[in-house]
Amino acid sequence: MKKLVLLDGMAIVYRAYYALNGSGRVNSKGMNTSAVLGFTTTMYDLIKKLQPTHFAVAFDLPKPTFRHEMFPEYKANREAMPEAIQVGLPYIRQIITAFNIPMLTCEGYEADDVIGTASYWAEKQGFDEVLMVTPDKDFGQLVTDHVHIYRFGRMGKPDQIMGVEEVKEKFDVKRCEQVKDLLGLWGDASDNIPGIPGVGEKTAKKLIDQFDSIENMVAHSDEIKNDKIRNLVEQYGEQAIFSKQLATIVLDAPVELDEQALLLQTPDYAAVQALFSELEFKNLSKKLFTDLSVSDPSQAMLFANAKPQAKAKAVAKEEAPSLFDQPTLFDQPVVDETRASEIKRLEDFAVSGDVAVYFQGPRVVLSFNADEVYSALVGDMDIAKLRSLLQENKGLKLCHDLKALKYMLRELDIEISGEVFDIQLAHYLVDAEARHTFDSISMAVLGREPADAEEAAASMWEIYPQLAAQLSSMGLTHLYTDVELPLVDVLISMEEEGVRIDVDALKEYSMRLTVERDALEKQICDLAGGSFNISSPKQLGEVLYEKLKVTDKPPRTATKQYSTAEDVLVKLKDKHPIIPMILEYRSINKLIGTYLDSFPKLINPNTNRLHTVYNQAVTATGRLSSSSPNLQNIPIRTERGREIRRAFVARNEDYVLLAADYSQIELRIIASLANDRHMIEAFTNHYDIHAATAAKIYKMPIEEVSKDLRRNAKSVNFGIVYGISAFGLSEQLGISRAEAKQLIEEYFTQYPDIKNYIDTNVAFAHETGYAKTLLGRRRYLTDINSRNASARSFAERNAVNMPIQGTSADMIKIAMIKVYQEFKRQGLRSRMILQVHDELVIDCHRDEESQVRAIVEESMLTALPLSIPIEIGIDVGDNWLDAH
DNA sequence: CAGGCCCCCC
DNA sequence: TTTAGAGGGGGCCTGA
Repeated sequence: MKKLVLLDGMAIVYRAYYALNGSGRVNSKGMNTSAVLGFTTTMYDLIKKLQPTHFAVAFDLPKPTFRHEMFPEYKANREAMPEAIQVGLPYIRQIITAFNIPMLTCEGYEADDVIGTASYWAEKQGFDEVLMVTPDKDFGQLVTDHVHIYRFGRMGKPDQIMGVEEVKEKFDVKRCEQVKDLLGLWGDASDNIPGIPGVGEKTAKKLIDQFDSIENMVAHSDEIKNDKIRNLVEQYGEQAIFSKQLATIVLDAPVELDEQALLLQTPDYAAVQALFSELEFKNLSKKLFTDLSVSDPSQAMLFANAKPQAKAKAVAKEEAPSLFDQPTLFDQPVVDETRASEIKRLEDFAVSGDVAVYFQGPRVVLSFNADEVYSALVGDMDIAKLRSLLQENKGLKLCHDLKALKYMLRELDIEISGEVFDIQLAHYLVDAEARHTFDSISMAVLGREPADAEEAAASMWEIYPQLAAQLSSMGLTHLYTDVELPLVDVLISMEEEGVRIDVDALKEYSMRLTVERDALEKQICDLAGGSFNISSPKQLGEVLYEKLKVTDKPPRTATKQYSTAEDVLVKLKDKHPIIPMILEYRSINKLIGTYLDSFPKLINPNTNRLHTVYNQAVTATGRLSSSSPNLQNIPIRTERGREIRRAFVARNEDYVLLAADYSQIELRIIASLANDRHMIEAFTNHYDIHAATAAKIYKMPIEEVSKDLRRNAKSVNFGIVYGISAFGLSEQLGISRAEAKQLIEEYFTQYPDIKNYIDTNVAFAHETGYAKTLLGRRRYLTDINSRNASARSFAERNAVNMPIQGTSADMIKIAMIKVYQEFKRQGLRSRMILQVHDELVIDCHRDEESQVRAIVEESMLTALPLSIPIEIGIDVGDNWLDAH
């Protein structure tokens, strides 16, 4: 049995890249690895699934092909290659080589021709089956009894092997080719290969009955009766014939083909492993390893031709979990002999000096320097000794995720003291967008991952000096020492306090809304003519655009699915009565699912309160985030949603909720950073800033600004903060792009300092590769100099937005620390419980209201010095809704 | 369990 | 030819 699989290399790379790129995979060296990972996974899965005896990948050579010479535009299209693919190609070649898989290339020809030629050759060589793996259905013309197409399943459908029958059924190959022949529609339209414009498919199908081929038709064009079509054929006929030549797959390219060379061999596992390790393909590494270490040796045969010794090794290695013949990083024993002997009893260590702490579940690892490690389960430890080491000992403590560590130590009644260095927080400042698990940080800083907790604790001694040096050289020590580190205790306090929820009110409201929702659901399904899951975008899309055909141009999402997003549906609101109902259903269902029904379940039975988790190392800009539950996205915009805030109540009748929020903080920050005299003037005079902006843009007295004009100005102000675009603004305001453009231009004329500030920020990012806040917090923008225009624009918008959003985040963090410390100093019973980016909520004792007001006001106003007056609004109420 | 989509907040 | 196109988050659902 001889079975050959032929991979269309570039097509698979592209397909894999686009499938994965949404995940934006970037390794610790900043390389976008989606193309390499996608390709490798695909190739690997194919080998596993198809179990071929022979295998080859076809690639184009960088040299020009005959098609390039015929048609320069073709070449240009081939050259417009995403950066991740360009960067990835050398790696892809190395991986293919490491797998011992031959690459087929042919000077002057493309991969398609190579595959065509190879498949034609293979059939003659008596191969039982040849599978051409390609997304391109043009290969239909090559399918024979033994040559088949392997197509990846789309939209959740399984992969498919297409033989003659399937190809005929799907593509009507002969017919299809003839129609295309006449249309001259070769290749993708994106390739800009011209055909005969104006000849539709129907016309072409009629013509095909009259002529057999395009050459025949062009030669006998005078036989075409319709004047218009005859003229078109005469005008564009040659061009279409030319296009056909461009797209015809060559079956006799001078490719060197040797049956022996195509035989699939055992990969060079060490080389594969080294590459995976370099690229940080951890899951793929594990997968390969799992596939080869199963207990059944017959299943360990990844490759049909794998040599017997590989099989034997796979079995022999069952205990030592590695499939690789040569020892690698991952093959190191968990704790080697020398290390084990160095692990002493905790009693053997002094209670003073520096110590690195690493928690892993119930296990605590202490490292006194890179060589001296102590490790034990918490239950087995001398807690008094641990306490003296971490609490009484004032030496330096290294850790990863201080907040989590403090929570764990609290269980043991230990309070960590002395200087503390949190590797996670430090790394967050050094590279906000990276992942901050210990393993990722270790990989980023040291280029390796710890094999176990012991090694992790020991390696902190190597990571610490590097991160500390980076903080210092990047000017981030102040942010680290005076902002992020002290914030840890503040967050712990807020999380621990939690917030009281009026569960009965939530349940009652939930019941009311559920009745409304169920009624809507019934109406919607009646209108749709059958029940379906309205919450499933997929099912909803089918109902709206296929069954009800509410529009003849169904909107699509980025992944070509039907879009049922809110803004899309709002535009289609009048097309069908079902649409407003769906919008209503969605909003009610969201309230029920995300808030009303989930909060009661999350209330801690011990405290009877709801405790969120604040994450300090997630956002790219420096903001906090909140989860389980997210208390930073409680509804406020709509009447119905806002009601939920009524259920957030003060601790008891002696307390009230006090909410303090910054007014227009981001605009104030941009005005201050830009030092824009007009905006400073508006803020100083306490004008309504959006009305003042409208007055500027539309050149009228501020008293005459209408609601609509104010709304427009408000949108522009927001747009400035986000990194404005004419399209975004036109969508937001429902005006034309030209009008939006005009508006923006006028804005920049009126606020030249803002324009200048934006330009300066973008230029700074281009030059340095990052954006920074007033306090120096950075965000690296890898795409800022990208050749890809949309990636670059994205980075440029970030260069504008991050300093504003990030400065605001720095500001409120400092305010939080001040509030917390002052509450503590004055021994108040009031507690800060929530932060929502520009708002702080305090569970405030009624007797302390005036002190609390003073502290909060002072803290928020003096957090950061701006060249603009800052304003805050403070309100109190029995619940969060009334506190606004 | 990841990814797609959606929607809530600032 | 037909997408997305203002920043930052999190949660729910689906389907592999």
